[in-house]
Amino acid sequence: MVLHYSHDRRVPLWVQQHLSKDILKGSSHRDGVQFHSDEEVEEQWRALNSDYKGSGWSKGHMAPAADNKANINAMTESFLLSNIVPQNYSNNSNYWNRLELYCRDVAHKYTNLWVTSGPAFLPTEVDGKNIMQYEVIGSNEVAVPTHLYKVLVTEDKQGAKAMAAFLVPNEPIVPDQPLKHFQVPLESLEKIVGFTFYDKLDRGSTSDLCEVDGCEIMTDLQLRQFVYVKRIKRQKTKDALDKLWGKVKTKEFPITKEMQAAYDTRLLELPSAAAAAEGA
DNA sequence: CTGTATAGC
DNA sequence: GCTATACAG
Repeated sequence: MVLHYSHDRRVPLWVQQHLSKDILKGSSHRDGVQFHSDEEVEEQWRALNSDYKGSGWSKGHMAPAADNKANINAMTESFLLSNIVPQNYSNNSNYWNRLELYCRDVAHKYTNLWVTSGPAFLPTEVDGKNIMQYEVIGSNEVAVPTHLYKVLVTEDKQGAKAMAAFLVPNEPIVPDQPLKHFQVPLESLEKIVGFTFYDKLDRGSTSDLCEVDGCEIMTDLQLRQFVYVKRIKRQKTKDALDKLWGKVKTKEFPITKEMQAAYDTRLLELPSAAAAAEGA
């Protein structure tokens, strides 16, 4: 992860990562890792946890935690507030989450993937005038971006490149809005953010990732099912597992193979209450 | 996966 | 402040 910090807004300007199948392997988990201020940033420009607390905005990773499971140092680094922007809670946990999952999917399909993520600030129209306005939170006045962007560059095993840029409003997104809806020309994004991406990339010979790949992110339903798999795997007691499984069955969606497998596996891993009592 | 809040030392 | 736990999209 490499980032450029925006000292005036107390958020990154851009955060760049290189992803591959190998990099995404690993078992370091975000549990126990906390968001923390970046002490490499001079104190006067540093964002603190207290700035976000009670602000109504969530802490949104630019380089996602789940891209940094290779080792605990990378995981911990991703929780630096210099990698974080104030993000709408629903946007963060749903649509943006699915975009990040899509990136990992792309990383598995290609030899290399480079992702650049960051906040964007767009003017709003007020009384016929375009006004640049954005909320700032906490005593350090951390800027709340109006939008978030991601630029993806892929490389296949022949060395062929493809690219796509996405600009997503920092607000709840209609669940099944296609990702292509948020695709923008790279030059348009550059005009907004004020710098260029991937100077050395030959854009003439780079294809549109969404034409090559389709840019199909998982559906809202698939995300919910995916989340339940994670939740099942995290249960600490058989009672809790059964309670959760009971809830899952009342949901209005089909139980996937992955959900069933996660439940079966976890059931065997966890000692029953009776066995625990016997052991004691 | 993405996050939040609270209790207790 | 830190850690563990519970909760929700």
